[in-house]
Amino acid sequence: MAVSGSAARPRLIRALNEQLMLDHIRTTGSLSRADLARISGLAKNTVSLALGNLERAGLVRPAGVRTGVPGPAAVLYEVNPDSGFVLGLDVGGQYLRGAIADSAGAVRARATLRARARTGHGRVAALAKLGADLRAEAGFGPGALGQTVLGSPGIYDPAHDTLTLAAGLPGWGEPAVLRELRRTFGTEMVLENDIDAAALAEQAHGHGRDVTSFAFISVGTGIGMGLVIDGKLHRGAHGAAGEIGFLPMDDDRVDLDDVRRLGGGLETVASAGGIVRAARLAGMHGPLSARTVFEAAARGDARARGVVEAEAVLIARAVCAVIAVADPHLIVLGGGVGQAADFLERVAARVRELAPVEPAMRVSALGNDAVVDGCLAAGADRLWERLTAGLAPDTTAIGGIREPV
Amino acid sequence: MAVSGSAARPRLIRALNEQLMLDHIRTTGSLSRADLARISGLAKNTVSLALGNLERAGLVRPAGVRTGVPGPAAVLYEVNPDSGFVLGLDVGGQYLRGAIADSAGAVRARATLRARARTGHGRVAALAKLGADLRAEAGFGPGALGQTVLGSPGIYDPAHDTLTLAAGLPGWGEPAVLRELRRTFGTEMVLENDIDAAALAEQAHGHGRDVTSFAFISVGTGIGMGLVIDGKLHRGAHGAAGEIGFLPMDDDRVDLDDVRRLGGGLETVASAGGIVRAARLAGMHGPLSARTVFEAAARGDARARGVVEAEAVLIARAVCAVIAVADPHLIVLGGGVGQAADFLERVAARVRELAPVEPAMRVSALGNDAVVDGCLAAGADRLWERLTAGLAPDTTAIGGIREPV
DNA sequence: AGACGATAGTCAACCTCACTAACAATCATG
DNA sequence: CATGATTGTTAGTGAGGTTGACTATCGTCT
Repeated sequence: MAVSGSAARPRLIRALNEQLMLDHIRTTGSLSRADLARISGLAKNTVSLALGNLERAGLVRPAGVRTGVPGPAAVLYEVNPDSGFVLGLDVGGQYLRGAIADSAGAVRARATLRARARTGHGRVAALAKLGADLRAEAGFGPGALGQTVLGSPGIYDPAHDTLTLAAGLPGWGEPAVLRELRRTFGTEMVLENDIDAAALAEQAHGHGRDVTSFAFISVGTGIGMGLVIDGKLHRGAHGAAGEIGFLPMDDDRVDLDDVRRLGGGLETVASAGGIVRAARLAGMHGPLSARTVFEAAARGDARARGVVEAEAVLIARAVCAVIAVADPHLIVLGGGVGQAADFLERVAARVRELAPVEPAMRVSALGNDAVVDGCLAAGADRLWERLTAGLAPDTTAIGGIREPV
Repeated sequence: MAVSGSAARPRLIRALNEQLMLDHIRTTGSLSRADLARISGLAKNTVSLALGNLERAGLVRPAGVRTGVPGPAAVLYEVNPDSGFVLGLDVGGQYLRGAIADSAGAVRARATLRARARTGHGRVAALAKLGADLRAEAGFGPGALGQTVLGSPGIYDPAHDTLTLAAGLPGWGEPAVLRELRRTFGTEMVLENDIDAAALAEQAHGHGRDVTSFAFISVGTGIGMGLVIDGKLHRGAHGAAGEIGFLPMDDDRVDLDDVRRLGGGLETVASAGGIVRAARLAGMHGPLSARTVFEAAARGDARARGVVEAEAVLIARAVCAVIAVADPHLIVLGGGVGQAADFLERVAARVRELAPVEPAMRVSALGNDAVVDGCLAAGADRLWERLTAGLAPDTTAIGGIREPV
């Protein structure tokens, strides 16, 4: 019912078709004019015209010829990788990671540092150095059009431009940090929740490739979720979608004082710290971590097995909550605990008892660079939006914005 | 990255602009050619052409002239209300409700019946009669293009074309019922979960009008939610999104045997039945209902107040779960319990203690016909899609479907 | 080796669509 | 009653895509 866009002019056709050519080339790698004509259904000369524009705009370039078939050699076109770059950064409590990719999607450099800084300012400085090193290594000068995406714990609220709940990174929520980041990486820098970024990586390279909706649930030091709906990451009205660490869960395995002190949310009872606490309550001693508890359970320690089983029940409840609210096609479990051996099966068994429907469940196959890769994926989309914005009178008008005259 | 659509032809421009004219007329009521030219920015003659097509297609019609200003009388155009109709039906345990609207959105007839039938077949027959009566009253013959939307409890899974979990309507989940419904109302009939339909009504006429995302949570005989994200109702992969009656909740206010017998979900403990059970456990006697318990609490009965307070805590937890997963802009409380006096405030107070962010919360202002009105709203969209489908080569191609050659 | 068929890319004529500009017709108002 | 504002139409122009013909090129078959 809502009036969706603004008037369509003949120009729009050209813009759409150029975008279409570009999309085809991006997904396929390299194509000739004739290929594009066949795929798109457009006339050959139309394709030639459009491709000429794209080449003149620096977005595509010739990439050799294809022979071996009858007829003249076909000139292949590919995305011009130098038209821009994407810098993905992951700021965690223990490590800083980063990678840089060109606009064709190829990763040109990658790095991991131990996080030494303990202040917001220090972290920004370390990230700035990491970013600069990566740019230099990848060969992008200071003039290149770039998009930076920073994966970080916490909730970024775009409406108020604030970062909150970044536990584990002291000083990281200061407004000064955001200002400093913008100064360092440009106004086009984007913040992404780290788990959300991992979900985007899962969508780009992992189990989320062939479904339109899925939930990536990470259980480790903290607990969080990235929710992809209709192929789009759902961030929520305040950026808090997926903060399932706050799922209300009163559980009897920690004593009530603890619950009151730490908050009754899922993260308190079910994160790595919660597992250790539960293990101690169950009578386990010595230096414990979530990993050692799981290892003890695997060795047959009865107390540890009880703790692991209880953990599975908690996560199963969280999964059920996600299903009951959003019903995604697929649940992907990630994080140190989520990726532990046999854990998925335990969770899935409980889910089957509780949930109204049974979604597919998988263990994430991504590793330490998931957040960085997700940032690259998100940044690539944004970069291409900016690169193609100049092409035409606002193709997004159809999506519902407006057309600048 | 995905190749979104198919090639754009000049035709598409016309299609988009005709759609734009139509949208403007639908939202505004009636407009002249000159008005449309001003609003849209298109040239006057372009508007004339497009409007001519729309009129020839029977979608708009002249609706008098406007005088009083200098110049010739402007011919106003309005949506042709006879171009189609929408039949909205609500099948509940106690009542059958229905209404019929023309394609301009005007409700032409409305009716409510007590549900007498106790079998699937009987209910279909009653609905068929209700629908036929409404059509006759509204003056739509058997040939008119129509869209029927049936709001029903339960989960409709479009992938398998099955209706499940329709508790309270014995026999309603039979495949034969679906077949019979299709035979009666045509293949274009659509099933919508009743709470989802109420959410759509809230979006069309209620508090959901000016937000892009909100959750309509209904607490009454049952518990359910309709989740609107990005302006679109989110049904989920299996149609189970919003089934928050299945939120895992072990609560100490009902004894464990009950929980085991009835299932531990939110619906068991927090629906009207759960309230009565809790009231009895608290020591209240006599013929009880959720309503009488709430009335007793309002009169100051301590036991009843305890029950109401516990209910508020349960619903607050559900709200927190919704926020933690989806973080909508707004939470709307509906249903007999949800709309009870002062209940929202109690819930909101608890939510503030638990949730990571605080969404706005409102009590639904809609009444008994919410489901029917939601079905009409949903049906109107579908009807217009079908009406305008003939106009042009598939305007939705841009949204990502395809273009039939 | 040479003929043949398939393919790549371009050119010219035509169709659709929107825009500009001019124009006739109409109505309120001073 | 003259003037100005406004509606709606007509003719000409430019952008964009399409069809069909045409040239040039390459592999393959005879």
